[in-house]
Amino acid sequence: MKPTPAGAGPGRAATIYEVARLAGVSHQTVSRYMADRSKLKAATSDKVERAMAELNYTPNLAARSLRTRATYRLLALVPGASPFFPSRMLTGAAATAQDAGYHLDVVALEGSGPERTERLRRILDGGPFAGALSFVPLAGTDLLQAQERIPVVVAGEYDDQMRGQGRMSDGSAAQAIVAHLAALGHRRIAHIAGPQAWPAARNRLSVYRRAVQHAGLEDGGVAEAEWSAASGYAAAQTLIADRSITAIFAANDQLAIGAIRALHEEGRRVPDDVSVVGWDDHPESAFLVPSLTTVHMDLEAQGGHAMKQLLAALKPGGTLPTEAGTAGTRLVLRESSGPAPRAPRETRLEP
Amino acid sequence: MKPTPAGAGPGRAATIYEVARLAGVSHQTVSRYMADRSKLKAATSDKVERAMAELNYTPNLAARSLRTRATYRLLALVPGASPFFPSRMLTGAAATAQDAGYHLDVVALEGSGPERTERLRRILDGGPFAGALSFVPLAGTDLLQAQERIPVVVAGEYDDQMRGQGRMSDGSAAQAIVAHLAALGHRRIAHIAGPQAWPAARNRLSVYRRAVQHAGLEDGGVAEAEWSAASGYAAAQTLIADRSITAIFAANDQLAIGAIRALHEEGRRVPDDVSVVGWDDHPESAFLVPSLTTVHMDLEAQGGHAMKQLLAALKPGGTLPTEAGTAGTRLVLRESSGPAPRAPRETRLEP
DNA sequence: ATCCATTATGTGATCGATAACAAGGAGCAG
DNA sequence: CTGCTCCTTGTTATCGATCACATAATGGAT
Repeated sequence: MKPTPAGAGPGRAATIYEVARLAGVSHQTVSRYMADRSKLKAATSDKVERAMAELNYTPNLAARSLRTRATYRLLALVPGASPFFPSRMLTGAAATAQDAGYHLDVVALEGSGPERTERLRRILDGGPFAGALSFVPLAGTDLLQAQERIPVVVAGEYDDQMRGQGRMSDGSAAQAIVAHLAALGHRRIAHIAGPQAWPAARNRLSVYRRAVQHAGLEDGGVAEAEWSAASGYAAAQTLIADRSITAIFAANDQLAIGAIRALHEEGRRVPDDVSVVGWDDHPESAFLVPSLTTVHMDLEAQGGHAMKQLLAALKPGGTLPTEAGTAGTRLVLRESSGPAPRAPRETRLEP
Repeated sequence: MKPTPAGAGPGRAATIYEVARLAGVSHQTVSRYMADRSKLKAATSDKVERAMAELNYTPNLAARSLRTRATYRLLALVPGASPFFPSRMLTGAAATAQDAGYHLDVVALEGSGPERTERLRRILDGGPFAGALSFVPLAGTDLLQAQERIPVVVAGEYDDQMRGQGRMSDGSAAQAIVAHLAALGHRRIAHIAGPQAWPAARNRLSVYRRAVQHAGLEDGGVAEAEWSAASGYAAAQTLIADRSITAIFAANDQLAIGAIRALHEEGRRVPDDVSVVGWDDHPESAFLVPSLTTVHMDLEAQGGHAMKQLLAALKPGGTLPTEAGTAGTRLVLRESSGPAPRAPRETRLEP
């Protein structure tokens, strides 16, 4: 209704001085109102509140940041190379950051070793960030270099430490997968692991190994791969040379897709000859032919959780939240897993 | 005098005053050096340059922004609901923004109508953004409200205006798809369109219509869907009730996956009975069974291009780049498309 | 050599917030 | 009623950059 609300210019945002004048107090009182309104008398607080509302005041972050040396910008490092980085994780993290009054700046970190370190250094120099959340595994030197400046949380690292503990962790789902395959009569299974630089990949591999042993199955081999379907395809080609393997556990859905393709080209049917299970439950996975048995993840929540860890680390008394962030994972049974073919060689149980 | 050696402290960044003192000039000269070094004498410029290098100076953006009222933050609006928003587009845009000295803040815009408008308003009020790049279609009111404050570019809108013009645009690839199907003997084809709020979806639909007519084919129907596989599945169920349709052109790969699933469940083979083509060429699409005929897109480049448009609009004389940003699209032929079954009804050419 | 139009550099004020310190008032014991 | 806290509010300085204006240096033309 009014282009110029009583004191504020047309486009120009109101300042604390204008709010102060309208409220009949000093600018510092307005500043205090924002910092901790409980320290003001109720009457004063009300006056300020009304004035702010009338002028539609919003603080100038540049000015505040200049004075306090605090910055409200966080850095999100996402993989540049991996095209299917789950953007939901990012949006979950961004939403959490925004709710806490921070801005999240996205940077794709790609390339390898030294050039990546250099890029990281340039970014960190470029502007002061309050902290960084990395969805990319950071090598030791990168991480140290970054951390000596600001708090850095690498998504998944924390869960990594909690590896396989209880139902909150990735681990229990991996265990459920192996148990599922064992129940279907599979005796010899293989694993296509993700890049071991990634915590999630290490976690899944380690739980796979333990679960196989625990269930008394034979480990038909582990092939390390990138996260891509192409890489899963190549890894599977190697693994399935061993015809006694009747099930493959892939560390994510893309790898599983690649594995199914490799099996298809060898003329082996899924799941009749070989079962394949994935991980992540991409929205398409239910519609593939065959549809994919996989582990459902709430990626958005995981992104939000990682951000909460970072926010906690930013506070002076910074302690990390104690619960792991992978709650909500669950095994989803679909067509790509089925009974082991014929009579599985039950006699070959001794090592 | 201060605990910081030689002007620059360990944590504390150097200021123009420190640079000025070291260079033996005034702070304003240092400021001018950054603004336009050509206006300084070569000797002065050198001194400043050396001092900056020695102190490892980086400007304090908060201070600059406070004085100039300019802000170096851009807003990226990404869909919150659509989990498979191509994050490469985002990283492409982010990289371009960073090269230009801007920071890109990611916000997921989800929900519908009024609540979304409210959220957008809150974000825009939250802090001054220099501009916004939206990967989400914005409704008229949202857009107007946003644009009265800052320049807004909606990715794809521009290409939308250039619809189907020349080989740079989405259009030619859609035309190539239809021509490809016609060459395989298909006479009656259908289209699963994306949400018509999205420029890319409108574009593909409109070119589909034109190309079908131009190739003298019959339009077997258009079903509008969301971008998801689930939605493609539902849409295809409707379309394939018409058994005379021998090919489906889906507006993206997820839709195509859903369509293939629907056909599979009806006992119809791909491509023997029905051909299916997608769009986007996700990295997995080559490994599906059957692998997907699709249109390859350089999403990263498209994201970068959209950002360039925004950056151009930010400059005072702001004009948009003249070329469309979809160069690099190309048809990729794979297993999901093949010859029309048996003798296509060649006699039914008249309407 | 002198003067003037440029060009190059320096000085002080300013952006909008918080920090540091000072000062006015209320409440209460003596 | 005095004097002393404690609580609330006001005044002035400051963060690090640019802007506006003043001044010094430069280069021709006279």
